[in-house]
Amino acid sequence: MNPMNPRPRLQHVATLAEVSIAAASRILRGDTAEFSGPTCERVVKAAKQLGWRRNLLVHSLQTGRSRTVGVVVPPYDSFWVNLLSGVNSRLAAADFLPINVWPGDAENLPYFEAGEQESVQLMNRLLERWVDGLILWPPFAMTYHAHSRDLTDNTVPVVLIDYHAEHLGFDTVATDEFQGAALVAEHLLELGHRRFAFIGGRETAAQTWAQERRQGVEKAFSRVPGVSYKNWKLNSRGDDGLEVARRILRSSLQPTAIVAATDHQAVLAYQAAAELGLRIPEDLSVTGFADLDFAVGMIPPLTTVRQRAAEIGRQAASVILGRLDGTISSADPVDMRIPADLVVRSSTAPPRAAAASTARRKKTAGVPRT
Amino acid sequence: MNPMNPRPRLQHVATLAEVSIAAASRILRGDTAEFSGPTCERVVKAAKQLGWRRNLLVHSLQTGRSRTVGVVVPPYDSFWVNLLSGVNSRLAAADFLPINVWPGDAENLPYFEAGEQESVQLMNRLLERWVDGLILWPPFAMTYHAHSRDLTDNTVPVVLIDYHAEHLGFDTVATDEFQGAALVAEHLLELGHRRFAFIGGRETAAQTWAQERRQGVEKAFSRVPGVSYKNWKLNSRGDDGLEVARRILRSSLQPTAIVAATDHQAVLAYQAAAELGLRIPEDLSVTGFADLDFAVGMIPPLTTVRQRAAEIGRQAASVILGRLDGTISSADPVDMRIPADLVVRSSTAPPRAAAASTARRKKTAGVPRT
DNA sequence: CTGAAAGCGCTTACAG
DNA sequence: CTGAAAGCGCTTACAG
Repeated sequence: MNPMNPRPRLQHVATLAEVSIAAASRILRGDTAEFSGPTCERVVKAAKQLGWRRNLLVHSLQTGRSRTVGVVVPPYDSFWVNLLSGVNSRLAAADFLPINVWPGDAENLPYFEAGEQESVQLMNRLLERWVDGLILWPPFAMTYHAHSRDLTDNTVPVVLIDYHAEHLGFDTVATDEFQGAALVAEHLLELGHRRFAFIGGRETAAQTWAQERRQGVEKAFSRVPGVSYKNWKLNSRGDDGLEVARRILRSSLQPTAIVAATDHQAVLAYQAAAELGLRIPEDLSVTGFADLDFAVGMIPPLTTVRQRAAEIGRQAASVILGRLDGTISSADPVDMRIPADLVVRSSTAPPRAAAASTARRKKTAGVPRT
Repeated sequence: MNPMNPRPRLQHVATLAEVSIAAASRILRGDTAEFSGPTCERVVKAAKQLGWRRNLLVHSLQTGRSRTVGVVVPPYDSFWVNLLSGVNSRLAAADFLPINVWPGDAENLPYFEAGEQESVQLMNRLLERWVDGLILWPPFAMTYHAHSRDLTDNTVPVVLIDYHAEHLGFDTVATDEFQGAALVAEHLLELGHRRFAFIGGRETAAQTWAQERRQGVEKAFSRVPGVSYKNWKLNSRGDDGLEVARRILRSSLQPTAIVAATDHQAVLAYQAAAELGLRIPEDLSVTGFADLDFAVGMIPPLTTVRQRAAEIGRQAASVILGRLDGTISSADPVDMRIPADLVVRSSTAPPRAAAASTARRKKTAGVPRT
């Protein structure tokens, strides 16, 4: 491999086509009307021959826009990956490019508590590149928020994903967690379940989604008489999920259904159930939340709530773009909620006791009353 | 939210501090020695007060380097995500930033056959930003390669991930597939297995890893007498994996172990086994390849080969950096192979018949011959 | 100790 | 129809 060849300059093109730089510039940008046909041809041909392409850095310097958006969002699981996909495709359609980075080292994903130093450095690096907007993962935004005026000085539009906090004053796009949680709750109630365990996240300050899912479930349950319900949380490191799942199954509540705050925790419920010899869904129903890539491959395939990840990403990008071109100009932060969809697979079924009674009821209902 | 505030200019800082732009520039870059203490203080204070920060776009224009690397790699699963993590952290350490984009729409990950149009557009967008290097996913590189001289003109260093093809002339970093494959093969042989099925990918032109893993396994098997082995491939769309897994288990070969080319296919083997009432590992051993995030959560946890994803990413970034600073200057393309590690979990055990005989053998060996 | 001047690569009013 | 000139935001030899 030779030493790198230099990229061709407009100067070279102009010289080769025997015109001024200015002429070459205008012709290559499409202002061909003012020039003679042969001149245009010569320039276009020269550019092609040299492999010249426009230099967007120059354009950025001239317009003050880099056409670039900083996306500080770790691709933690398939929800986030699909979300990033949505961000990217919407940005690309507007001829913007994402710069996707995240704090934390390579071996240590997820990295919930970003070091302050590292966060500040990351953000500086982005801002030095004159990103035109910022899409942020809440824990990162919160860490950084305390350490710099950059986010509050309003030089750059900021959108937070999956987080609701009015006090920060940022635009927000998130799943409608309440609605999604109601979906699973009602599905299980309809199947006849009445004794539930909710296995939640840690509900840290940045995890408003965990609270909201729990509250959504609780609200649905509270409407139905005779429901027993208990909420279990993980420890502060979030690493005792399997132990918690075991405790749930051994508890005096004897839940017939476990509602997991995420698919990740549903996996733990499956494991604990397997250890105790409980079959899913015959002995225990389990639901997830997110519909991560592995959910459909679980045995049995997991009933869960699908978040519209790509749509959330697209909307987040749209909000940035809207702030940039003035389409969105409200003084109040945007608070966008995207609905979620129930995906019924094979991890839910009527509870043992109810199965018989449901069948009985159905039979009765099916018998003509005459 | 107010209309966006403009970013402060060096001009503003200089005016506020009552010095020339040139002086402000030098002081803020650290050339403080030449200036009086009070002058420096005034400038630094003014910059801080206005929230000024350097404009890297200018730096790029002046040096011809954007300190940016185009990373055209979809975060398809956790292997790729970890790889991207490695790329990012290595780039960040050198004060570079990744621009990670991929062809295909948001709803359609993975996107194996990128449309030509889209690929060319993506690459143009990157090159217009003057990326200093390119890390490419093989299918994308191959699609694009046919349509543009940009990759062969050698204006920008290119590294391919997980792909081996001398004819393209690009630097390559990949898992040592042969070595990794040998690891699982030998593990299963040691357990006493002799009848194997390999469920592979589609082995398209871009999937050299699928071929290499199969060859690695075959080589290990061929050394041991009495081994039966058969290779199954998926259809061209790669969507009949479950059906293939069923066929394997019903086949006359009656394999005691299934070697999957990736963890994804191991999941299908689990499903097929569950359908047929075969227990893992009692009735059937299964191995994966990659150690994706869900492997440890499978029931039972999957024995697999862990690819050093982050390390591959780091090395890929290092090769780009090396080409840029001249540390790497060989005319021949770099071909780096990163070893993989066997992770023994619970999906592998001695085959039923062999279990007894292995035990017997061991006992015999343990009895002193005297 | 500090400023005026040229320049990175290109675009765009402004002259001719 | 086409070119010379100023300018985007900053840096860096070069003068003083």
